[in-house]
Order: sequence, then structure tokens, then C-alpha cells
Amino acid sequence: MRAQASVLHLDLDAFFAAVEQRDKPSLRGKPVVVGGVSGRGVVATASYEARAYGVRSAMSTREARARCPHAAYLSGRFEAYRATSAAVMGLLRSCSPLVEPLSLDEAFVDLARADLPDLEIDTVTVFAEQLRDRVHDVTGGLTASVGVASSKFVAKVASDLEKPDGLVVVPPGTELELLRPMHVSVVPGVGPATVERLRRVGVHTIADLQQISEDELVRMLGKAHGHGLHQLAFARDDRPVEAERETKSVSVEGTYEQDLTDRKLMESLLTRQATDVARRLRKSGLSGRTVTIKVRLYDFTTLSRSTTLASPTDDEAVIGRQARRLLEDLDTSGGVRLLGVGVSGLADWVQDELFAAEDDPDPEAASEGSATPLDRAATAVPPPPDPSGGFRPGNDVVHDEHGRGWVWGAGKGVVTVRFETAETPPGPVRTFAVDDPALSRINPVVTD
DNA sequence: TCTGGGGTCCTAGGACCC
DNA sequence: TCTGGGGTCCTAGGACCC
Repeated sequence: MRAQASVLHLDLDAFFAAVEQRDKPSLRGKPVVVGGVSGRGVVATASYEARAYGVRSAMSTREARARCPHAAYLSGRFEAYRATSAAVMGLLRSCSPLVEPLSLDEAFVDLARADLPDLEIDTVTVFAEQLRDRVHDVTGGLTASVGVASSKFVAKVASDLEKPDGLVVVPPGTELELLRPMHVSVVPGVGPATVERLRRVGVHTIADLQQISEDELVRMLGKAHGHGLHQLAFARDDRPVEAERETKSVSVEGTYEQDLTDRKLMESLLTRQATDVARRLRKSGLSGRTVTIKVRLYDFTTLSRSTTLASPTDDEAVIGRQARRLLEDLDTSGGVRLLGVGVSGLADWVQDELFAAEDDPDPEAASEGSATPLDRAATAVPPPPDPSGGFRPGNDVVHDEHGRGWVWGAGKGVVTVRFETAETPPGPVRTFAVDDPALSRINPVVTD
């Protein structure tokens, strides 16, 4: 906690939905929901018009549609969001060299490093109002909510108080009276599980939390969480604003419309995801030693399996092979709703291939780490150019050995087909890899 | 047809080393 | 022969954040 209110937290209001309303005037003033639009999608952002109907972030899109059927449901245009975010972050960095982005729509700014005559309340208040105006200009009309306080914790709490389009400056010395009546869930790191554990011992507000000894919190929540929570309950927060945060892991995952049961299909999807992860690693100049797969079963049980190589890799053939091998141990007979591949233990270099082989205690890992360019060419799975394989839902007719069907969904490397059956219309739904040779297209309907 | 995708951090147990 | 402790690495799972 600093002596002056020099930490600023800025949060763009209903960011994804606001960008859509900015770019499509017909959506202005109307409920807009951005997120997964398919059967298993969830809401990323709801415009304030949609929130009036009870639509919230992280709600299933199914439930959102039930609450607000007339909203516009959009899957999102991340390039537009990234560009708008970059404009805002650029503006913030022009104010202070110490800017810490938390996501596309949120950042901390260290005002102690900004070019301000002083850090008095009036000075930072005028600065923050002018900053909000400039955000409005640089984004083409988006609004931001801002909090300014003596710490990250209180600045973030403050930016939430007058949403949307609000500003709250918390004078130093008044933090505790602001926090005491608030619910414990305003503390970062206190989610549903911690709220429930605290509720069982009668703790609801931050004032309640202050009555619990640090020892007891540590017993309940573990060392790090218990200690941290005790500190924040008294607004003790010295976390610095940090401009640079290094990437710790890179991962790709996907939830599928229908649960997967075909092991060959799962392997082919892991292979594709490994290709995506490797491409992103190379793009960032990174490589990593630990390959992890994530498998979410039909009942939402989530499993992970990982393996650590002797040396870092960014090779899709190596990552893909390890991912498929990790899947071998798992029983997926009940069906799989999500598959993912990640790489962690990152280094910003790839170990020299020849020396890796000599040093390696594990012969299998050694052969992985020392893949030659020739090996790569022989084993690399070429990335299909289009994750939907060119199949268009509702348009294409396909067939396999079971008969003829309509393309029901396509994307993430799979195509879902609803087969026509005379006896039981509309017939069974089955999922294929887009490049499955069993699946051939007949008479594709050309629409454009 | 309840429950995304991309991350971070923490814990706990076992292996292994000194 | 028995009794140690500390530190690091690895793996699996869970909570949390936007």
C-alpha cells in the first residue's frame, strides 16, 4: 500500500460487445452477446442491454438464449478486439512506462511513473477523467471504467464501483472503511470454492474476514492463499505494477459438439492441436520440455497427463507423438467432450540437436530432442488449410459407408454429419475428422 | 445437449540427491 | 542398523482470472 493514490486500473466496459456495437450501428442500443454460439458455447461478454435480461459472462449460451432470445448472438472478431486493445494499451503507455495489461480489456498503470506534477487526489482525478476521454476518442467511442487507489487491489475494486463509464478515486487512508462492508468475493483469488469455505465459518464480508486469525486462514486455505487473504483483508498490498510478464505455457483445446468415442479421431485431433501449439511456439521464439494433454470426459471429469523431455522442443511431430502416447493410458470409452494439448517449461531457445542426443539420459527422449530436419519432414503432419475442411453446415451433402447425410457442423478439424434414415428421421449424428477418407462429398451445394 | 479457451498459481506426494 | 533433514524436479489435480 502506497502513501498516495498512484495505481490506476482501467477496464473497458462490455468490451467485445461494445466493439460490435461500434462497428455495426444496427446493434447499438440492442442486446448483444459475444461468445460460443454453438450448442456447448458460453457467453464471453454481454452488452448492458443483454445484462438487463440476466445474461452474464460464463453463462451457457443456451441459457442466455432462453433469457434473451432477441439478442444478437455473435461468435466474436478477435482481430478487431486485438486492434482496439492495442490502441488503448498504446495510449496508456504514452502516459506511463509502467503499464501491466491483464487481458485485452484491462490494465494497471503506475501513476508514480507518469508525467504528473504531483499525486494529490485532485491531480489524479483530473488525469483519470482526461484519460477516459482519450480512451473514448482512440477507440471510436468505447467507454472505460477507472479506479485509482494506493494499491492494485483497491484500484481494481474501485474501477468496479461505478461501472459502466465510471471513475472512483479512493483517498489514501480510507481504504479500510471502503472495504469492510464488501463481500469477500471482491478479493482477487476468492472464487466460489473459497466463498463456500468461508461461509461455513460465518465469514461473509471483509469485516468478518478481519476477525479470523492468519493461522486459521492458513489452516483453512493453505499457506499462500491464507496468508495472502489475511493481508488483503487489511488492504495490505505491495504488489508492484509489472510491465513484462513472461509466458509460462502455450496450449490449445477444443470442446466438441458431440462427445468423441473414436480413438483414431481423438489422435487425429491431438495431432492437429500439436501442430497449432508448435506453430505458436515458433512464432514466439519459444520451446518447451513438458507436453501435457487435457481430457474432459462426458461427465466433466477433467484429466491431465504430462511428460517431460530431456530438451525443449517446438516440433509438431514430437509434441504430437507425445500427446498421442499420453492418451494411450486413458479410458475414454464413456466419451470425451474436450481435448487439449499444451507445452510448458518454456525456454526461449531450442537446445542444439547434436548435443542433446549425447547428454540425454532417456534414450527415447533423446531421439525426440534430436529430431533432424529430415525426421521432421518425414513425420510432420501438414496442417490442413481450413479447420472446417471446406465443409459448410447446412449446405453440403456427404456420404460414408452408412449412407447419405447433411453436414450439420464443421470446424476445429471435425465435421458433424446428420444421416438421413428413412425409419427414424432425422437420423443419427456422427462426427468425423475433416480429412477422414471414409467421408466423401457428393453434390456440394454452391451458394456463392 | 448445463458448464469456452487461454492462461496463472498453488498443493501434495514421490523420486532422488546430498 | 537406524534415523534424519533439506532441496529440487516431476506429475496430477484444483482454484481462479478474464
